Amino acid sequence: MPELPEVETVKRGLETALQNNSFDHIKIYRRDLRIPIPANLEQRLNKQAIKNIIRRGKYIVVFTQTGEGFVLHLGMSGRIRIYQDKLTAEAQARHKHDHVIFDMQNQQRVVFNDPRRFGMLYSVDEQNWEQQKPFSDMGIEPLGNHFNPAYLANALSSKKSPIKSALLDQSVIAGIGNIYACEALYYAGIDPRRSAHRLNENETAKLCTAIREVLIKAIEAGGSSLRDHVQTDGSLGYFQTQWAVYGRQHEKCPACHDNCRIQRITQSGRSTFYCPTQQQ
DNA sequence: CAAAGCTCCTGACCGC
DNA sequence: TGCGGTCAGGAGCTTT
Repeated sequence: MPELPEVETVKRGLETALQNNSFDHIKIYRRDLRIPIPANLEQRLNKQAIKNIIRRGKYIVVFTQTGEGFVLHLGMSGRIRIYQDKLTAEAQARHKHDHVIFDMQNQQRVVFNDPRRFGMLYSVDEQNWEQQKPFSDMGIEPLGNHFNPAYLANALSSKKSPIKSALLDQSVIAGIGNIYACEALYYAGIDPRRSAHRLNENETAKLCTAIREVLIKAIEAGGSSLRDHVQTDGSLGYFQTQWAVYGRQHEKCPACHDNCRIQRITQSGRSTFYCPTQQQ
């Protein structure tokens, strides 16, 4: 489940692989992802030199020197594998659900694999890209300089939905998904069922800090699974072993006493895990 | 306008 | 062992 930390990990891997590099040949095996891959994507990118790679929320955006670009979203099950030499047997092996292969001028190979096909790959122009959807509707970057308690309080002031659901809203904060919403609320000590606009100043400040800290820790753990090439088995790095509440129904939370158990409830059709004792 | 519900998809898992 | 049922969730669309 790629959320901001996983996408950031993939982005860093791509950056290492693609910097000072050009597309040599792009092969698309399957175009019917969540949005069809545009018919001329290969044509637009072919032989183009990479300029830069950006992460915005859960999206990765790649621009070439001529201002062509594409957006990559990993959806639920998207993975990127990178090989240093496309000629090795390992790199040549086709995996089930490999939809796109980018061969680079320096012999590297980048593979996009997505079993559930919830992912997206489509063209974007560099000019005004942030003013186009979905970026135009997107909230602030939680690890950016402008994310602070005042921003968060303002963004939540019009949200009467449960705070857990509000955190999943990409127009409030970009990049948080189900796992890190649960984790952040746990560390902030806030009950996920609370109405978002009812949080007080102190709680908003704690939540702001908790969001930053949990995302930073997860990126560090995700980064630890990187090797010389994006070991992007795409997984969550090692951070899943550090989840405090997510996926831990009936267990004790890290701060719990004997009679205390992590609960699982459903909010907006998604599982929420929380500790009734620690989160009020 | 906000919020809730539905849908897409396949693999993992469970019980029999 | 195989088979059917259930669950997982990001985001865009539809409905309320």
